[in-house]
Amino acid sequence: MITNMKHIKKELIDQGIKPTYQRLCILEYLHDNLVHPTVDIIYNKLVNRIPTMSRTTIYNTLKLFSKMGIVNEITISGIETRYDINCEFHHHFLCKKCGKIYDVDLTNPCFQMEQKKIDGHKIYEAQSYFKGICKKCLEKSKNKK
Amino acid sequence: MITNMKHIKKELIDQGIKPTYQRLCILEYLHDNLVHPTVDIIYNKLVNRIPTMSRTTIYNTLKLFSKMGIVNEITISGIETRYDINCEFHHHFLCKKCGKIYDVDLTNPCFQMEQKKIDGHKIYEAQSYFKGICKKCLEKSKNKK
DNA sequence: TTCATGTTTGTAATCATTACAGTTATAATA
DNA sequence: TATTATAACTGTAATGATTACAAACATGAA
Repeated sequence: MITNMKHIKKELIDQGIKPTYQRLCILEYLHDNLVHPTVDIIYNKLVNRIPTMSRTTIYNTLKLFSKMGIVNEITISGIETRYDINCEFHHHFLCKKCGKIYDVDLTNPCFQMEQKKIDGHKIYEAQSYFKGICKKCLEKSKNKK
Repeated sequence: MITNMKHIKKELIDQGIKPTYQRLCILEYLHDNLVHPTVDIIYNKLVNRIPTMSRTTIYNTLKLFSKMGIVNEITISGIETRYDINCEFHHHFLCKKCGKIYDVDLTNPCFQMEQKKIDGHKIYEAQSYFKGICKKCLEKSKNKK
C-alpha cells in the first residue's frame, strides 16, 4: 500500500463518486500498479483482500472511472481492455511478438494531442499507439542468428 | 466497382500474396469503402457476390493483410476490430455517443508518428485515437436545451 | 423502524474471434 | 491428361472478454 488511502478517498469525493471500499481498493491498486492491468489481473489481486469481490464490480467501477476521466481505457491489443491511471501524458507501444505494452514518454509533447477540439468534435481523450517489435525481442532474434 | 481489379491483383502479387478471388474481393471492398468496416460489414456485403464466402476467410485474410502492412487494425472502440486501407496518414475520432468513427486529417503531421524507432523498439505501425463527442451529437444536445 | 436509493454480487447471456478439421482449388510434375 | 502436394477456403464448435439482469446488501434520510 504505497498510496495513502486518505488521498484516494479524497480523489473520489472530489469527483463526486461515493467512496465505497471496493472503489477505494480498485483506485489504490491502479495508483500503485502502473502496469496497464486487465480486469482479470485486478480481480485476482483484490479478491485476496475482499473475498466477495466480483468481476462485475470491477467492470462497473472502471467504466465509471473512465467516464469521469480518472482512468484511460487502452484498447491497443484488440483482445482485452487495459487500464491506466490518467497521470502524466504518455503513449503506448505494443510488442507484436511478446504482447507486452510499454509506456513511451514524450520528450516533445505533440500539440495535436493537446487540442480540445478537432474538426468540430469535442475531445475528451487522446491516445497514441505504436506497434512493432520491442527492444528485448529484437535482441533475442539477433542472438538466434 | 470503382477500383480496377487489375490494379488490385497487382497489389497482391507485388506483396507476394496469392491473388485468390476472395482476397481480391476483400481488398477491392476495402479500397472502395473507406468507412472502417468490421468483419461483419464486409461479410454481409461480399456474401452477395460469393455465396460461399466464410467469415473465417475474412478474418484470415485481414490478419494476413495486416501482417503485410496493407491494412491497419483499428481497435479504438474496444468492442470490435475495424479495418482501414493504409493510405495517406490520418488519425481517428470515436464519438462516445453515437459510436461513429471519423477520419481526422493531419494538417501538421506529427514527427513522433513517423519515427521508425522509439526507446529502442522497432515501430511498424502508429495510430492516434481521439475520443469524445462528435460535431453532430454536440449540435443535437444543443437543440434539446 | 421504515423506506428509498445506490452499490455489489453471481449467474447467465452475448458476441467477436479463433481453433480445427474436412473440403476445395491451384500449380507443378510426370 | 492424370496425379499429387500444397495452400486456401469453409462451417462448426469452442473460447473468452464483456454485459445484462435480478437478487442481496449497505447507507442515509425521514
